[in-house]
Amino acid sequence: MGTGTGSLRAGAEAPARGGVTVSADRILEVAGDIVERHGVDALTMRRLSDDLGVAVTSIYWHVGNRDAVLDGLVDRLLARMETIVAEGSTPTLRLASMARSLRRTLLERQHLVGLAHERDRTPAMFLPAQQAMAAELASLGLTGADAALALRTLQVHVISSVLMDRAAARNASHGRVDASLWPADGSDPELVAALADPADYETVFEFGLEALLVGLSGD
Amino acid sequence: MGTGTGSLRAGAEAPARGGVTVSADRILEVAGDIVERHGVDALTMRRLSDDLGVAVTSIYWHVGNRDAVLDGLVDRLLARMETIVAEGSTPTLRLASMARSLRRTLLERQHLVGLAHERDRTPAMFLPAQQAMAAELASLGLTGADAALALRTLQVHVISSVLMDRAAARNASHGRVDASLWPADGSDPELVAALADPADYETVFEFGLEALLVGLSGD
DNA sequence: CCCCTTCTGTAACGCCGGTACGGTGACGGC
DNA sequence: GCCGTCACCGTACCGGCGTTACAGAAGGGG
Repeated sequence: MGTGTGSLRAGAEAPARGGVTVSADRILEVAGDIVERHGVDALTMRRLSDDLGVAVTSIYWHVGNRDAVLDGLVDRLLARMETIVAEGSTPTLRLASMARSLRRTLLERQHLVGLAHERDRTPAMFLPAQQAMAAELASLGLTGADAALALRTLQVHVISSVLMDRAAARNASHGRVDASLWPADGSDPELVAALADPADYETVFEFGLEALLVGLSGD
Repeated sequence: MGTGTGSLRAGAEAPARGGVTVSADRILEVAGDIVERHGVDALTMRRLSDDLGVAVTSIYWHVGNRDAVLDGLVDRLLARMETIVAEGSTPTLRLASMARSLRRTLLERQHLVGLAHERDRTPAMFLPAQQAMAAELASLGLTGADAALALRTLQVHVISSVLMDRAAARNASHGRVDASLWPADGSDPELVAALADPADYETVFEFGLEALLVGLSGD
């Protein structure tokens, strides 16, 4: 229940007799499309069954309830998180490249990442990256509790960047700050102007990442 | 629509005739209670009207639809975000204390903060803090676009910490990492043990905050 | 007196997640 | 050839949701 890989109906390679038939894989595929294109709320069992061309009950048979569908989607996402590449000649550079690669991977599936976050699967999502990063931290002399803290800080930095980016993408006016709410006098006009522009969370991400990595290596 | 302060029915100080009467304020008060105690999903119009001892339609009359109720809740939260205290003898210390104060304030109303984030009101939520922080950044020599970047980085750091804490509070096993998923050999046992403990996001927050502030002042 | 504004309650609509139940076809045993 | 079983699908329904049409009830103004 909840946490684990739900017990989908074991494949049994659909006999494909007369009528239309679906499989758990096909259901999750279409469900993933809906979620990634229109958001989680758009995923209703009726719409899913319509898109699949079958009755609702078929979904319940193959996958289970809506929760199981979402669980399956998150599991699919996690399975695709295994590929983390590390480039660079120093541990710090490799850490940076892993964090960037992680961020990019997550950004491509924003809705699903949000879903995974809501369902508290974030730790599982980061496990492969954690293992790769731990090796780099070790060669920086960081082990044990210190390394764990550094890992979690990097992890929070990456996911927060993705979550903010997601919020920004959802609403164009997100990053903007209404300049008229600042006192006209005594405040830095260039600063206000910069804040009035939409936030570029990639730059924010890089800025914070560098500060963190300097703190890790230089300290 | 969406962004603005919804047009509630202008007060008109309920004539309080025979039967029970509600006001927009009272509705939002009870709605806030439900949200903060049982989460956003628990806020249904029927439950809200039951708790108020009134029919559903009264809510629609006074406040509008459910979206307007949520908007009103976020607006109330924002109105209470004005009080940011800055303590410390140096700009860096004052920035740290403001970030901490912000975090604590937000943590007290986690559900509402999550709500505000989902509705892209995060920037508005941070506006007062931004203005106070901008002054400290200026005395560190940071102005214009540089200051804006620093502000946004600090902002992301605070809100992400709150969001992670919220996720952790929702699920006790959140921060934990299943030790059995790590290779038994070749990995740092102390690190794995540390990751198996629930994450302490306050420590993570402080760790990242210090790195960011060092980057701002030392650079 | 009547009407108008301000509020409240009853009853419904359509959509949702979920389920009981009754098919329908393929297949294996006899 | 027949029957039972299994895998899968569709119909019809339940309770709950957000929302609305509509019909009052109370008070104030003319």
